[in-house]
Amino acid sequence: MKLNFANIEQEVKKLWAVKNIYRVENKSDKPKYYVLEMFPYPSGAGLHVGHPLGYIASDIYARYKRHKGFNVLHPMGYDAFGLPAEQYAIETGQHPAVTTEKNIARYREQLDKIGLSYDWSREFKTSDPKYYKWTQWIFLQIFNSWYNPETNKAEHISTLISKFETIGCSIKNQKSKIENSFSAAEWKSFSEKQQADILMQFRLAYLADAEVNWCEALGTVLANDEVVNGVSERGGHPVVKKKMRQWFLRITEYADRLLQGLETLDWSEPMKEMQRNWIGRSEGASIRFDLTPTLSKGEGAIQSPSNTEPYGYETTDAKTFEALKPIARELRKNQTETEEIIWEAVRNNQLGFKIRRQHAIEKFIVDFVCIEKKLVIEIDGEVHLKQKEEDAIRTEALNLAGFKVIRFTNEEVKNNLQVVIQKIKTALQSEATTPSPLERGQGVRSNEAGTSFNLSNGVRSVEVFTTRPDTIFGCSFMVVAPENDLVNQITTAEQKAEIEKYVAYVKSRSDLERMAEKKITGCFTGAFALHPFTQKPLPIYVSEYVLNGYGTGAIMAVPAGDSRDYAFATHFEIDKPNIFEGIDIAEKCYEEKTATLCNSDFLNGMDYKTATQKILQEIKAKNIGQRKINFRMRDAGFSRQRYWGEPFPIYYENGIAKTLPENELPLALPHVASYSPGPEGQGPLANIKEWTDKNLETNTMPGYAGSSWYFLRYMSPQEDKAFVNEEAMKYWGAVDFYNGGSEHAVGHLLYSRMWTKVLHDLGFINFDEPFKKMVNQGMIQGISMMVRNIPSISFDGGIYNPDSNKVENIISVFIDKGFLEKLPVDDILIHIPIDFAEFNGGKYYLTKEKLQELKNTHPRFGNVNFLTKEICSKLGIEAFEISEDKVELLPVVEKMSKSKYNVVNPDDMIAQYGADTFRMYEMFLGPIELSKPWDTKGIEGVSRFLRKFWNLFFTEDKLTLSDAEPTNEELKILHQTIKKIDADIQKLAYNTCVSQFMICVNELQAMKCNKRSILEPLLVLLNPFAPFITEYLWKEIGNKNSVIDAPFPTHDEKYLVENSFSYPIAINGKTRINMEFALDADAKDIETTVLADATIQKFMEGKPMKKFIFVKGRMINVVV
RNA sequence: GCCCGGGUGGCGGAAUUGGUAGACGCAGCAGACUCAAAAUCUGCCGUUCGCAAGGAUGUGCUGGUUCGAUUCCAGUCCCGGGCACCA
Repeated sequence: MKLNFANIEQEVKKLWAVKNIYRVENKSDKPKYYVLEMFPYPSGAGLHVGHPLGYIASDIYARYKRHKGFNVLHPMGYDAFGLPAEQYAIETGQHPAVTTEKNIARYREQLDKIGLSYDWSREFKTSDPKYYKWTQWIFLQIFNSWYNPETNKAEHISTLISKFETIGCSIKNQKSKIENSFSAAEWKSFSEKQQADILMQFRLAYLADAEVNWCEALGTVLANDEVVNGVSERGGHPVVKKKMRQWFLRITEYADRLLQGLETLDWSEPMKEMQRNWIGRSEGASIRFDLTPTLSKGEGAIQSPSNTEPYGYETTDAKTFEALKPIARELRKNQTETEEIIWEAVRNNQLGFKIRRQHAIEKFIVDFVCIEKKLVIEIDGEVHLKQKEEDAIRTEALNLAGFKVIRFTNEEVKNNLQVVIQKIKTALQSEATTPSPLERGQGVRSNEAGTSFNLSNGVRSVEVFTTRPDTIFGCSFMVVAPENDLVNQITTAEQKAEIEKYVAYVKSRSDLERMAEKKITGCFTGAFALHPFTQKPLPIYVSEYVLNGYGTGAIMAVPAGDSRDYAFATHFEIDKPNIFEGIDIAEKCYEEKTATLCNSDFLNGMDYKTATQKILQEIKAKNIGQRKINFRMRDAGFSRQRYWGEPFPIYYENGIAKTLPENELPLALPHVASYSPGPEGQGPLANIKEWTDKNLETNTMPGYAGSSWYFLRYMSPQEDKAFVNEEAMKYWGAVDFYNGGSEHAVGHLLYSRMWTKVLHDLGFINFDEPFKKMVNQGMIQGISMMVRNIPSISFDGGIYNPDSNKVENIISVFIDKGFLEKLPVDDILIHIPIDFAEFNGGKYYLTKEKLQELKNTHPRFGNVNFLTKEICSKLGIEAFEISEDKVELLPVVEKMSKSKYNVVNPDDMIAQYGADTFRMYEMFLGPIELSKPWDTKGIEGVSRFLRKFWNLFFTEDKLTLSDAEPTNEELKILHQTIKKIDADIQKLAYNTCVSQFMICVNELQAMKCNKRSILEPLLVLLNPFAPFITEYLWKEIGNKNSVIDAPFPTHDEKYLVENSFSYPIAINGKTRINMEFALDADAKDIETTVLADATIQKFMEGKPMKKFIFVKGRMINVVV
């Protein structure tokens, strides 16, 4: 009978459906096993052949585990919120819910064809309100928690509040993010807003300012993906960094636990390594370097009376403040009409910054001030001369105190409030800021993090983080990150212009560009700091190689011990003091930790360890720093100014973020008329009146919100009382086997680990790592066909005519490589659809016929032609031999994507070859963890294999199985195969499994084996790979149950024993001949026999034998 | 730039982790069957010298360790992924 896979698939699918074979119960006598693969984002392009790679791999494992007697949970769902659906909505006006639904239906249809053993009754999508109700609910739990450093876990915020109510808050004892300690009594005296602001500094989900990609022209925030070369992908408009109020998850509190937790996980070492590097724990010290007196003017800092901390944000001294307080209060009650207008427009962080009114600064009470931005806003009354003079003095004094002053008249405010607010906004954005916790580097453990300074006295010192405090005597300069606020404050008048130029240059560059920059760039600020031990002045530079988000955003540069510092010092001709005994640093620096220190005062003669201990003691004693653990990881931004995501169950009341009651969840996404951004660049929700009337949060959650906990939902997808049913959670526990692309190695995995830990800390689940075993699949890449095109004769342009110096004729020209040198232009490579390429003699071509077809079917290529003699002459190039029939294409291996026209659809493969062949071929391509290009050509081999396998069961059109006793040879190949398949499935080496199946079937075919005792176990072995054909044959040969419930065969070594081995015999490592010896033969006898052999004698060329190497069962080597 | 992974025939890859490099498959070549084609089967198939027997050479590149290196070490080049708002 001929193998008809289409019929078989039909029939087997029916059988599966009738018996509901993949339905999994939440209880069983069998041990549980949870297999999960990263669920897909349902894109409009449908699945391509790369997606199923991981699904098939997991499916094989899930089926294998089931054969091995486990109750296997193997679910699938959709990560359905995301940017592409929204972009599509913007372009076409179709609601993302509609397109997503359509895409999901298509995905499901495609997935169903592959024969995956999913329990589809557990399917869900993250964009379903029934699902995101619980995403919102979990967010509320995170919002309502803080990280208690004493218990080292998350706790409900109420435990923090009761602490404040009973003992207050001491920054010495707490890992506090706030500037000042307060007593219990003070806490109780704070307003609701003040209390809320303080609690916000502790919540695991909190609001803070962060920079976003802002595109003024589009009036919207752009994802990194949408920014190309500094301009928006859509339209090519400029993109700048802009601060916005955003939600964050305080994942940094979990840094240590995320790091330690890795040790307990069965993940590949590179994966763990990537996470370790992302978390980036480093031990070192924070050290304060005082600035030279010329800058701080020696005025000294105001100290808080209770401790040695400076008053971070105090704007005047205590005495003056007390004196001015009643006046300020009075003034607030009696605001002028104009002041009232402004106040209404700026209060409650409306402009993204806290603005205070009638506030004491130095000896003045100013109308409005943004302390954070050091900006004073004054409203001028009637203008007369005396007033003008007074205002000038006031402005100067405020300027001296470090404040910028902007003034508006009553008329301006009344007549054109918009303009006034815009001016304030501009001023707020351009002015210096005090570092927010974010800018200071969230990973910083100590409350003394950040560059410290005092408002009324200017900057006092620069604080650095270093991992090598032992090298401090090698420090010859300092570097501050360009975006660090310190820059504005310490730069001298002479250097101001140059620094501004440099900072502007850096701002125009993306982070990636900055990081990838090889060239050394930087600029001197004019300021100097004092070396804390030698008192030598150290010049302070600004350079892009110092990142503001890491450590304190400032470093002590040690050229002798750090390559970037070394390169910088060389470039700017800065002194490079050598501090390593016996090491020459004339050519390059020394980054190892093994040298002895010299030229280092009290550290001389010490090694790394001793010196580090010593210097830490010294800086502690001098009170200029301390040991510190720093993390590279930052808190996770959790807001998106988008529509298609989970709405936050948050509303605002008097500027305080408040939670919606649980019974109002889910807060459903409302329908919107358009997907354009809100008036201030907020998400589209800001355009809905009913939404803003309720003061609901207008941001939505990011893509990873839903995927951070989805693995829990599969356990009890219908549960409506909780995010997961407790019993189900206890039964299934953590995922045993998780599979997904390595491109998710950090982001998704870290966030879901964090969520799991939070849920665990709060007592909702009884495990704190989500994925016990993690497997990364490589990508299936596409082969793209690139054609060379000349840009000066481009799609949108025309032919450049040197005579008229104009571009004429709209035409595009594809050329061959050979013409390149002859043409006075550069080419660019353009993708053309892969199905238009013709393969001939090892090369790919685009023929004239195919070009015509391309032009007809793809309007984008409508104007394309091959280079002709005519065009050459128009370009003023001498005509040369041109083939006007075809051009050579350049095959390039890259990501499969619609825009690259290189997508291969699994449906086509399955229609042509069948699902089993498709599954096996995907596995046959190579190890799953490696990326490899898809090439349909090889699929024939697997297809042939399955036909051969099928034919073992049939003679002519009849199923003919024999019940005869198997021969030893037959048993041997069967048991070899069982052994290999069992071992290789566990190793996930599926490609070698397929090879072994082929070897096995080739041998059985040669033996003409049709014995049930051989073929029946083979059906079970092959089932995980080819579920359709095996299920069908299993039934055909008379079994009642599904093959999936048959136990996995076990191999018996007795069929595999060999008693002799053909040894390769090498002379000096070069294999010359093979000789057969019994495996139990005596080594001495073998040696005698080998040496007596004529061929061996010939190759030994009469030289005496030095050594005889005999490895039993492997090889023999004669050394002469 | 930094972190992770990978470079083996024309192509995908294998090699029991230091022991016969190229299993298995694709493509190619030759043959059988056939009126013919498809399908199927058999043989050959890294490069190079040689009619052959056989020899030399060969796992990105340069060195090192070893009786022996695709495998271990040092350096270097190239490709892929990630770098915090694509998913």
